[in-house]
Amino acid sequence: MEKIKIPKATAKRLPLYYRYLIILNEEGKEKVSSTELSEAVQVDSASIRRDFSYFGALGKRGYGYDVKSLLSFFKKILNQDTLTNVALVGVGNLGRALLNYNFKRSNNIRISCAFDINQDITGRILSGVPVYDMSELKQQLSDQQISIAILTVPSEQAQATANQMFEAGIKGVMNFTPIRISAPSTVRVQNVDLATELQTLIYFLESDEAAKESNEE
Amino acid sequence: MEKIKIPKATAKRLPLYYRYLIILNEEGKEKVSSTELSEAVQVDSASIRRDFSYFGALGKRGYGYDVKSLLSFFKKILNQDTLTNVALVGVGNLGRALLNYNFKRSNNIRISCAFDINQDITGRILSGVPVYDMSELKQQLSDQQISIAILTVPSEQAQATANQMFEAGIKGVMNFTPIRISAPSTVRVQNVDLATELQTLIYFLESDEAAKESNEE
DNA sequence: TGATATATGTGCATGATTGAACAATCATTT
DNA sequence: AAATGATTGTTCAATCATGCACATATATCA
Repeated sequence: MEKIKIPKATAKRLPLYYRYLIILNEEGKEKVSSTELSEAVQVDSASIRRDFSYFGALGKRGYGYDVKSLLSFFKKILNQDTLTNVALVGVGNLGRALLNYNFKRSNNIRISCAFDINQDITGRILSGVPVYDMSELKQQLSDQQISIAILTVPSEQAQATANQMFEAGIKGVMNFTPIRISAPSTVRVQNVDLATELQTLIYFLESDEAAKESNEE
Repeated sequence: MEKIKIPKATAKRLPLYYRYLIILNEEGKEKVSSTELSEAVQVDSASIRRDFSYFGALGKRGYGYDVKSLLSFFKKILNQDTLTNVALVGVGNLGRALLNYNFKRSNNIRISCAFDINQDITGRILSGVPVYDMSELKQQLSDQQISIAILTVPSEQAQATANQMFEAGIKGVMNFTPIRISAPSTVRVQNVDLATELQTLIYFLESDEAAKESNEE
């Protein structure tokens, strides 16, 4: 349906725009300018206009963008009109936290099943989500037509578990383990590496500090 | 001390390299080539070599890189020789999970104090970390000389809480709320937006799918 | 010792991303 | 109806990041 080629950087910002549009709409705002949006999402206003323009002329010159129509447009683009079910693989500390995380409110995403090998929790329902044994992965994913999974197992089991997931037909993985898992080319992996991000932050702070000191000299 | 200008993209990869070097070292490997590393961290080997070269000639032609010396070099660069204490602000589901997350093992980072407004948990010790009331923020951060914090409060309180943190002298924030908080220019904010990342993954999958279908026509 | 294989460090060309600037266009006011 | 003001959509130049390709240097083996 969509034949438009969207730059990667733009695609990453779309959900961000979408969320702010929801907020604006709830506040009852009818129009919004790229400058206003720019302040809220902290993206240059020209970039916002260009991002939008990939989808056509969505705004009106001298006026701005109509919140409601922009919202409903992005709702379609981002497949927010239908609920997306995802699976959670690995119900440890982080997994449990994600079970309680409300992806649904502004994103229409729902964790509809979870998997683990711990007999103490399999067969139970945690935070409203049934937890199955890993042996049921293939069957459940197929039954529920789920192709996206969140991976939150210990690093040592990351690759082996991922392989099972690919076997079971998973096409997209949000990988919370620090391991860069290798995957078939048909599968997309998004890495969320908490320790690395924190360490990068620290590194930048140190170099900020160093730069400041050398300026003072 | 460091006068080297490192590209942002490189800086983001450093912790990744560092972690794999630790693993290699534990496995007892003595040397490693950029090609080998490339497979593990999934970064082009030429990029790895260039990343390393910003710090000088760390390798030997025809041989590769000495794991131990590379490791100790990066340990210094990344300030891994001293423990970095950080604070956690907001002890909800995600906050609790992070309290249990082991940043220390491969990153020498430790959450040494947490803050919340919930009287049921303030004054207690959770997962080995003392939880203080928000009113003690300034005092504790100053006493413990902490300048980095993880923000995991509900979105509605994100900006107000962040302001308190800046007031208390925080210089780096890892922001888990979906709100783009505004901060003084002296403060660095790293956003980790879980819902957005998941949604971006879904978006890419959809467009992959669309591309495949149009190829089949 | 000489030949061969290996792997670094880097020049270069290409592609992606960004922000400034501005003409084009629309809304609003007089 | 004309003038004014606002804001888009887009061109352009500059910056950043990537991966190829290869000269250069080192190790290894005959």
